[in-house]
Amino acid sequence: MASRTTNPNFMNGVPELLILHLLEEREMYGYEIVQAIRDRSREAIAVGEGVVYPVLHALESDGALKSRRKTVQGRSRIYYSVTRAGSRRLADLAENWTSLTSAIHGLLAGGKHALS
Amino acid sequence: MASRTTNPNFMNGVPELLILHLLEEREMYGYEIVQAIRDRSREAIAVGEGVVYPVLHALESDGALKSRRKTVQGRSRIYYSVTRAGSRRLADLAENWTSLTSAIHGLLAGGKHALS
DNA sequence: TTGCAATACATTGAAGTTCGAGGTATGGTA
DNA sequence: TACCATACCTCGAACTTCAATGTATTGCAA
Repeated sequence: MASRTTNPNFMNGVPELLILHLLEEREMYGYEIVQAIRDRSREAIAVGEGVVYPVLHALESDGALKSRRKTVQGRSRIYYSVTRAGSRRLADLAENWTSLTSAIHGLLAGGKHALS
Repeated sequence: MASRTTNPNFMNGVPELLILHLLEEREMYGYEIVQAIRDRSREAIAVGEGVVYPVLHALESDGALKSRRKTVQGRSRIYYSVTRAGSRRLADLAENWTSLTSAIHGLLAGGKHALS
């Protein structure tokens, strides 16, 4: 039922949320995003390239991101930035994330009854 | 890339965590769990029977739960309770959940740099 | 100059989850 | 007699993440 070695579940939709968040801060390219997530989370979260690139492509074809190619020191990079639609999407995701996690937190904490 | 109508992603592993948590509090049966989650989260989280029963079965065959059949008012119910192994599993899951969500929260909040 | 690590992109198949719909059966109530 | 709530269960579809693998270039060290 479970056997992941790295992030033991709980990761559904998280990469999309984090990527959108990072890109709203500033333009970045795929490889950079992979490391930014590792670094800023102090290794707590590790999202591989096999996750990042597909998300990037999907987000772009959805119109949430736009890209431009740029060559830096002989390295060809594809920089992504958030579109207006992407911003809205991020806002939605962030809100969902917040309300879901707080609901779960409530369930885990308030052992007995719940209610307001 | 996303299209779920109910819980918009972010649900990976959560049902298992919640079920284990509820059952540690007290013995419950499947149908009851479905409603307990709905009720205690004030509709914020809705986990269908199609999710709960398979998780229950998997958890039991993993030795994390044990069950006993009981008939109440002509209704046949299967009550589940947490084994020692299930308790450990819950502790692990809860810890992972906490550290992951706090890492994500940190990423989302601390816009610029991170570090201690 | 040869070799290796890092940079940078990308794809594939495997595995695991959730989700909704559908199915069976009984009890109580209108 | 209907119908809804209770109570169990399974199936296929859809979506994700993950690790492995592949290409190509740069830069550094042996």
